[in-house]
Amino acid sequence: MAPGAKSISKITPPKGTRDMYPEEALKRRYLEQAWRDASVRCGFEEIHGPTFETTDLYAVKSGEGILGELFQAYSGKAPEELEQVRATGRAPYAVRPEFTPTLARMFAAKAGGLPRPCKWFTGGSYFRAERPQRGRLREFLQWNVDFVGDDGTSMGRAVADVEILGVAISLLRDLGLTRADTVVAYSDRRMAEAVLRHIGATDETLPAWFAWIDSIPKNPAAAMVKARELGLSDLEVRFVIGYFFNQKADARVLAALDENPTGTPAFVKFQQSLMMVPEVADSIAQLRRSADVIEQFGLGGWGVQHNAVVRGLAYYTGLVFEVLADGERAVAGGGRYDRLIELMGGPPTPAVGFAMGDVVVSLLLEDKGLMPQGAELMEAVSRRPASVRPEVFVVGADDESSDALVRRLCADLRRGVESGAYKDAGGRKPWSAARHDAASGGVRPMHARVSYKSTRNLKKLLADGEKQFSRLAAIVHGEDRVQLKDFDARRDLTPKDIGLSDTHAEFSVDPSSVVYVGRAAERVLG
RNA sequence: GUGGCCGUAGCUCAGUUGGUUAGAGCACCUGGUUGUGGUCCAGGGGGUCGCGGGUUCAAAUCCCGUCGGUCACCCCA
Repeated sequence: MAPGAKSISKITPPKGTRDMYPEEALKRRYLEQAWRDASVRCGFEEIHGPTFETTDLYAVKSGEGILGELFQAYSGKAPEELEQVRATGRAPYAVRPEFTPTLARMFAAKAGGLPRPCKWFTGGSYFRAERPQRGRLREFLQWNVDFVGDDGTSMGRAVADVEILGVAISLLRDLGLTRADTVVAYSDRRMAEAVLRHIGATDETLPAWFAWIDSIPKNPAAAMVKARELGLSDLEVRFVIGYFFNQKADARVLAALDENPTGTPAFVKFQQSLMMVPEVADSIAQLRRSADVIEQFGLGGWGVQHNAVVRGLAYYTGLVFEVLADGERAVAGGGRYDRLIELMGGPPTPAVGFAMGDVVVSLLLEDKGLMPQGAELMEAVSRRPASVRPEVFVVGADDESSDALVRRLCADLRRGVESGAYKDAGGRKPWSAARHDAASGGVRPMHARVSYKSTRNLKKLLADGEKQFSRLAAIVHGEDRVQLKDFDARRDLTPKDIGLSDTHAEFSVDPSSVVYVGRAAERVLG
């Protein structure tokens, strides 16, 4: 050892980092594979950006808040860099604290040549120079999923929103989490904004009010004090709390008030007056539409509207949601950010997305006994990954009445069918190979896509599927009238061809049917 | 940046009115036994009690400082 050199055994890892020995590395792979599989099956494509960016990229959007928690860097190759650090306190580069600015930059750079929508996901390490605590470290993994460039119609937005919610829910389900473990709480920023404006919030005070609402559940008593500082009157506090925290789960928040405001005549009147506000009525209609689409995707019961979810960030413009679990920080969070890409210098592009860190979800899995160990862990990470090539492209044959059916089938294909054997066993070992075992009625989850084109022209829809290199197409005419087409072989398949049934002429969208499209596709694709 | 709790063997931890060579379980090593594999028996290695200073005849134990960890606040991308 060189004189004066420090023994490496004395050098501790930097605060908030983790060493991953083989067991931890495998657990990391388990989670990363779950992320990738869920995204891929839902038709998202993997991208990657650099792990450090110019500091300016983060300064544009984030402002003061984030800059204080950036790990900054300079190359050491140019003396003026050091000069800059000394003069401005800001290095030319920063290690990424989040992905969204990179996403916006990447999208803007090639916006003209990119298809719409772009459904992208990415996973990797992120860094924030904050004080570590439960569920929060300085280096962590994060999964980002974004739906960029929906068509901007009410229905297009709702579908994009629900696809994003749907990936998050797929992942929870894949990991074996249930509605008893987590809830996907969603709301609409525009509704919240309209309500607060109705009470008297302005452009200047709005962000502070959102931050205030965001802080209430953590410490209701302190929030009451803070309300005074914000200059809110007693009545305003009651209205806000009554409106945003009217769900059962918020008993603790309501308890911080001397009486529950929701039943009072003043509050009822306030609620009625809200319905007269066009923005409120609009956003409620949009939420209702989303709820319908959630049902079409078969996700009913997972999503719960929860007005108090507003998220602290300034840039959200519509749907906002969080995956919540008892006793933990938010497992994931996200929302719609229709102005952000434009703000970062790109073309005006609506977008919605979310992020999930590995720290909280890992704690949750460990607590619930849902993290495999030993041989099971090894087997779990050795399983076949989701097919990157789209397996089934689902299109509607006729008018829009089939749209709901198309979405339902697509969602069902992505979900797969759990086997009888798995369910009989109690279903708490989601990594088990028997989960979708065909021998006892299971169907494996598949990579299924739909077209986002507005055309009803079947020829164009099928061309879209072929352009995306889908292996099969499912053409939905009705519940029990589905055609299956093999793009590679350029021919139609029948239940008889693939040995599913001699008596049926067409396939079915019903997962319990012997001629279920998923069963057929699995037969063809293996 | 602020505050609470913690820091004794590789791991999980005992060990306070301060008092002789600092302990247990697990793990590890050696030998034996069981007609070679998660059995049993015997033995063994291993600790600057986070680090530095102070009080004391005497400090793992009390005081101050410091470093590290953890939890909460702040903040949430």
